[in-house]
Amino acid sequence: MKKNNKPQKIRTVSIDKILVAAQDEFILQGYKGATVQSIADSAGLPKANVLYYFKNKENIYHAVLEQTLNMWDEGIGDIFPEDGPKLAIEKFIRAKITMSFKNPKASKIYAMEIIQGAQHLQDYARTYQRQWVREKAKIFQCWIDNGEMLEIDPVNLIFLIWSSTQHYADFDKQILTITNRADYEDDDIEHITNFLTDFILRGCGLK
Amino acid sequence: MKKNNKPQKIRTVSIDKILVAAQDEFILQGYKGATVQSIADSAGLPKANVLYYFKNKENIYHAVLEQTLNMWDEGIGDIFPEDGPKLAIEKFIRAKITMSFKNPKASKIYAMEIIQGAQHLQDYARTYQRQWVREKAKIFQCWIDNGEMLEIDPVNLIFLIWSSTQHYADFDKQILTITNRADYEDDDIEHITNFLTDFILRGCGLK
DNA sequence: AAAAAAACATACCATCCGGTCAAGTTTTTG
DNA sequence: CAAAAACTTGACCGGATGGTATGTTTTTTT
Repeated sequence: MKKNNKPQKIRTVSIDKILVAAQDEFILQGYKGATVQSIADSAGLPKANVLYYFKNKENIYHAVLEQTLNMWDEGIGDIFPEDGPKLAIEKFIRAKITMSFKNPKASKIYAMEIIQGAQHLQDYARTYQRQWVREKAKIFQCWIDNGEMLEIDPVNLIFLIWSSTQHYADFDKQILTITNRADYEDDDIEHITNFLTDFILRGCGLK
Repeated sequence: MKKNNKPQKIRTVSIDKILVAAQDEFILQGYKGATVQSIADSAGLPKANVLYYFKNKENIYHAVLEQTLNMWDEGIGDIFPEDGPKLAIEKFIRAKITMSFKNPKASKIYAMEIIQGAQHLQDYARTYQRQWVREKAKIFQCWIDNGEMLEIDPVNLIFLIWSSTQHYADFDKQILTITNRADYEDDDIEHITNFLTDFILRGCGLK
């Protein structure tokens, strides 16, 4: 009946099921708390089968982290000098928020890693992120020197944008409880996006 | 030799040692990952002795959480109508930053709890925090209605202040790595405080 | 100083969990 | 269609871990 399976299809499908299940388990229970058995159950596979695709638990976790970092890279957006400060910051905020709401789980895994000491991500931060921040800070500095925006510390500005946007993904439980909602609606997201862009642009003296 | 021990002193000292050790372990390893043995080692006591003071691991965790919440309450600062928006927001930001740098561990425990689903803190958020936010939002709204500050969503403003200040405690590893430092210095803290207060006041149209 | 209470410590147990194995079944390849 | 490769699965093992039981030492009380 199912003849036309593409080669490797079982493999990719199973691996995907495992990674989805693993992400949930790792967020809810932490690395140690997530058991291979619970991941297997959640993926609908026997434990031994999970360990057939990933040699051990740590490999599963690494795969989840890798997925997470790809998401981060994709969603980090970019800052182009030719956009000028206003448009660039607006784009940057929008990219970050979009990612936060589209993949809150990746954001959470990432956050937990950093909070717990960034043992698996230290290299990533040391090389890739550090360079990215320096590069973008330089662009901000140019705009400041040209009088296109107020004199604001670019590095802390980046941190503020990161934190204020990610917050809605990482702390969703708290925010939804306080605002008495079951889930974010499209309207909410629109409202939050407008709030943050307006507020931050004004903070930069661009409004 | 040590005769003048106050009554109960051993108890309080031991419990304190255990809680300090437990906080570290829970942050670094998560709830499941932290073992009673490792907490005991870190506290310099035999395992059975730890379980003499706390019946089981969950009790240790609850005690750590309680400590954390007290910290949160203390550091949450307050917002007084008579201060007017500018001074009130300034005080609020300063209180949060002070807490973040004075007790980053509490901030981290708290953050991990929320990210993992806030199972132990849901009640706290549902009653205490929700009310606090509503109350303070009302004060902001008064100022807005009186034309003392721009029309800004007060609830999201509170979230932004929370996130941008806590970020320096929770994500310290990432920030220190990116900024190429070993630790926060007093100067850094001063600089960050000034950056955030200036930026946020400007965002509120108060500068 | 004797009795009572608190603190300390060793040994142990039941359970759980990561990981292996070996024996199967299904799919792909030639 | 046969051989090989890929996949599936239940059973099992050793080590770690939460927690207890029990006895000893120290401190406090009377």
